[in-house]
Amino acid sequence: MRNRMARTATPSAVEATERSGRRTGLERADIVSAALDLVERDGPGALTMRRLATDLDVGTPTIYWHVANRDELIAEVIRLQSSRLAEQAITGTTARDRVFSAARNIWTSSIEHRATTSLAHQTGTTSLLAHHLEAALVMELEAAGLVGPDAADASRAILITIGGALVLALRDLSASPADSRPDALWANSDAPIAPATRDALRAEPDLDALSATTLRAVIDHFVPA
Amino acid sequence: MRNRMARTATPSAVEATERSGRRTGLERADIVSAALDLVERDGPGALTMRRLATDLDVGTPTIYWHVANRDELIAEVIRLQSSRLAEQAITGTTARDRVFSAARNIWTSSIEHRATTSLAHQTGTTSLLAHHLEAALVMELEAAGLVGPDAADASRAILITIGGALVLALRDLSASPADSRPDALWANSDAPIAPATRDALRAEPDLDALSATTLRAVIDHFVPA
DNA sequence: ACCTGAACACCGTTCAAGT
DNA sequence: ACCTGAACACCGTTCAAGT
Repeated sequence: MRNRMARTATPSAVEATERSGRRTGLERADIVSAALDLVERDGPGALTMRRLATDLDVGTPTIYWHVANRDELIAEVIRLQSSRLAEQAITGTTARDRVFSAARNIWTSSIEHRATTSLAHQTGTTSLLAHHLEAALVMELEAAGLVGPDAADASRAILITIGGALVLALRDLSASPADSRPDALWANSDAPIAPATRDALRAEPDLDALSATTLRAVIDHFVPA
Repeated sequence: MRNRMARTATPSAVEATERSGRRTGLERADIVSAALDLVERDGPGALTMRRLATDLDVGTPTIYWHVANRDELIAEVIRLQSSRLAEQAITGTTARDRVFSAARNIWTSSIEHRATTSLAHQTGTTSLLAHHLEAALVMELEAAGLVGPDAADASRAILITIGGALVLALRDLSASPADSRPDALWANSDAPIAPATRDALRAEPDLDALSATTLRAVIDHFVPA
């Protein structure tokens, strides 16, 4: 109800609503955007077909008329979020700085929309989510003089670095038992490690900074100055 | 049945079996190792409480007497696998080579046991799985002259690189719709990218090689020669 | 102390039936 | 063409009841 009213009434939707109240005027795009809202609001675990149907004021099987199954829906959700991330400014004057800037855009937008990023991560669609920003990255790599396999390798190495940092940044420590968390692991480890190192390993890492310096190192290696 | 017979009969287990056939002699360790077998055999998705109970010839609720819940069970499974991975030879003479060797041990064992790695990955327990091998890595970093935050940062940067490559290596492309796969994404992209680069991006990456060279770059940056 | 059947509250998905 | 109630085959988890 709420949603049916809120949606911009296309002519066909109005006509349908007038006709009998049977047609909801629901379209594929409505489902996908409601799903994205749901994920951003309540996390990736909230995206169930039943909850989504409730949000849309519709019976659960209705969704299956517009979308083949949950996997396809998720792909559409990630695709939508990917397109929203498409345009981001790239700064810097040197080739390496501009590549770094393009890479950082992927990192920051992934962190900003962590719920959607986690969803992509869980479903193995990270490359879909990052695709537009990755294309921008590849363009900077070509501008830096890399083509073909060299450009592909560099972009993948950069993606690997970002993705790896995201794995650490997005994991939910509260989900795992207390004695399985890194803190406890290093506290109880009997490995011959210097106390200072052990303390550093127990502390929460500054992943934003660490991801940036690792990124610099990788870019310096793959991109000619 | 099969499992009850195969298990080494501890005195108490024999006693219990003789008593009535009611006691199964099931122990926590049996459950955990059966769970690991199940994952390695049929993949992470196969680890359900019901399937596990069937494998053990036991009612489903029995598992909850030995283990608090599924999350705790998974943590134990990962912990067991982690301990099996504990001892691995490190080769090389220079500090950097030995660090690289320790890092490579994490990569190769993760790939070899990809089902368990995926499970850890899905549940955010990667650091638990890698812990022993990570400790070995840290020891090599200290031998290379790094202590405290420097050692922690280096080990985390290395873990990030490995983890990121694993994300790409372990994702199941067959799960996502055809037009969401990287191949199709780059084929249909309207970004101004050189044909040679586009082709390279469409091709399946050699992640084993790429992970190794990225690892070298990161190690060279963090570990003094 | 250890184990179970039955039940609860969820899933994704299908399908005959409605308009 | 579009939508639904009811059902199927799964989940994780709980709990009273058994030995």
